[in-house]
Amino acid sequence: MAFSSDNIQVFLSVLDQGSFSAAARSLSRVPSAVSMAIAHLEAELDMPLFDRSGREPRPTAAARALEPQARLLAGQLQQLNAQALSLTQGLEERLTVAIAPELLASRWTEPIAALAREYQLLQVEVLAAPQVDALELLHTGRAQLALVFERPSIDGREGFQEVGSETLVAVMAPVHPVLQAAREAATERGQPAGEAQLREEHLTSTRQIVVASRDLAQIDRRFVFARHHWRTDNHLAALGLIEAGLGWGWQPRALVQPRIDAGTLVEMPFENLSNGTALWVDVVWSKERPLGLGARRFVDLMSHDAHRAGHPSEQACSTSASEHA
Amino acid sequence: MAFSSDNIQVFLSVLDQGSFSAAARSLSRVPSAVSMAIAHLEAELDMPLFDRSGREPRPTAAARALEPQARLLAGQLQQLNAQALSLTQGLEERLTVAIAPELLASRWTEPIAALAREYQLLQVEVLAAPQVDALELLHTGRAQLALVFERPSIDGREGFQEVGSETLVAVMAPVHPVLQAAREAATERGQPAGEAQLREEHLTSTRQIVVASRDLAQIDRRFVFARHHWRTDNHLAALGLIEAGLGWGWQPRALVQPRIDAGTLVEMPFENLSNGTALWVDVVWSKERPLGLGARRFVDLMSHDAHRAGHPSEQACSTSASEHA
DNA sequence: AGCTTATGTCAGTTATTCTGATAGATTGAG
DNA sequence: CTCAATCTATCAGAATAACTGACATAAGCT
Repeated sequence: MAFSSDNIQVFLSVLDQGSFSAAARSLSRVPSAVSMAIAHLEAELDMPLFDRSGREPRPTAAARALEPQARLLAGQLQQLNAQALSLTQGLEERLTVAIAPELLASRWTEPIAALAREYQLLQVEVLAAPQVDALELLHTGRAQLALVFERPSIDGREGFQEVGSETLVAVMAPVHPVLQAAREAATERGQPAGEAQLREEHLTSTRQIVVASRDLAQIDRRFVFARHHWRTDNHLAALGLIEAGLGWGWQPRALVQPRIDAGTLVEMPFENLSNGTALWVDVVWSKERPLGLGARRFVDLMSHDAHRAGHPSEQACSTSASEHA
Repeated sequence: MAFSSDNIQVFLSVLDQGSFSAAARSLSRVPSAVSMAIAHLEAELDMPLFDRSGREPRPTAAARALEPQARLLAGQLQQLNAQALSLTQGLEERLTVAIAPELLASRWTEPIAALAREYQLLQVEVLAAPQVDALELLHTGRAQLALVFERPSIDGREGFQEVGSETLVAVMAPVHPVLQAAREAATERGQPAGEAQLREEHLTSTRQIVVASRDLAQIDRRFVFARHHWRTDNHLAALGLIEAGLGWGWQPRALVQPRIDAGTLVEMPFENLSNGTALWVDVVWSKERPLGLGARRFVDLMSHDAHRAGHPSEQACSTSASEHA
């Protein structure tokens, strides 16, 4: 065959550099080597590729026609070698990331997309699991990484990297009785209904919808305010229950903002509580299992993405003190 | 770089043949050459590609992972060389085919698609032009090929290849007065309106819509029956005029059949004329210009397609005797 | 005109790949 | 179990291909 990976490299270099000599310089060769390589190629193709009448060779129509395919080929060769390199450097076959359902709306798809671009051989699996379940998946080895909220206590088996924060807001349906009552009270006081306010006791006395593990013993007490709560492991189900006026719940602002704007949900207006609870979001891994190349890169990407987006430095954080550095 | 076109060939051959020796045979090499090539590749990648514990080498997971990309690369290399070869064999940069508007509905897209697959560098231009204009485009060199109906006289400057036939039928709108009158006449005779029939004189006395060149001097007398005719160079315009009940016209059955089925057009029912006029369809080129590789292949494809579809051997051909061999 | 920078050629060298012979290992048949 | 067949790995030498460096020559620029 006329074209080979070697002479394609030379061919493209000449096209890029505009002259045989420049190509030779860029390839760390002597000009005659390039000249001979091209001459050989032309002889084998039985077709001139460059017009040498001028001082610098000008590509023939044929050369221009072949250029795109040659470029494609060079690119794919490079990619093949990059793939091989990533394999030697310990790329895992599959990367499983467990994501807390509240965080499914946050920015994790772009890093995944970047990862897929970088490591085309890597299979990615994304599992949505309530926080404790996600961490359990980590420790059983079913998942290599978990994207979860900050944890109240430090578990020695876990390594983690902070990758941003998410604000949880308390939401309920506009038709919820508690809200209606507050509105009426406001109206009686001569205030507009929009300025109705709730007190903290409303949170504890009203049914709460909690996204939690199926394991009934497992629940994050930090987020359970109400004496009565219903559970679900499914985020959409939780939203459904809340929108149906069956209770209130903590939900990430990114997820519910569209519904607040649409009027199917309202952010609960408190007298004395700050407006939402900002929690750090971490990528967590098990220290007992070494991370693969892809996992490490994903942590990097998430972390850089977070820094580029800018950390929220001082946000209301009324629920729990953060142990983060 | 570790992978090159050479060792990819060897790598894939081993995967295909299942052993180094078999690969060596298929590559007309000695087994040790293959062994060394693979060993060298593995050394450079710092990663085993085959498990030699058994009698025959078994590809490792890494090798399997890299196989698809390597295959892709080999395919594209082959394609690049095929493209180069087609260029040396005289592939034109652009192939322009002029098609008579009546033939736009016939089978020419499949050959074009096959051509594009075969010669990826070839640009294709399709011009729709009334028959005489199409032939004119041929002689001026603006088009290399024309897809037209058989011509009444042989032009020494033209070479051609018969590629099938197309049946022209006379159609008019169901609301056309001539048709209405015929129906009434039939009803008076006690026949159902559906059996209304027309005589040849109706063709000559009713306005005809003719698809013809913009050059008013140019018209194919074979298809002009009526004393009064309107002209258009545009097929859709012709159909519009006919459907509006402004006249009748010759139209290819393939094009109007859907509209006949939908009831927006009717095939004119004649007493003494056979049902439609079958005309040969030719691909025509100018003998004064040599055909490029793509043009020759297109003629081949059209011709083979026609033969596969089966020639209509004995069809009504009332308008003109065919000079075709 | 003169300088700089091209390309092309050629002989000699270098590097890589291929060959052919040989040895060791595995499999399957008798 | 033994033998024959077939496989892979290794090695030294041969063959091939590519590269180098010097030189001739041509084109553009000041």
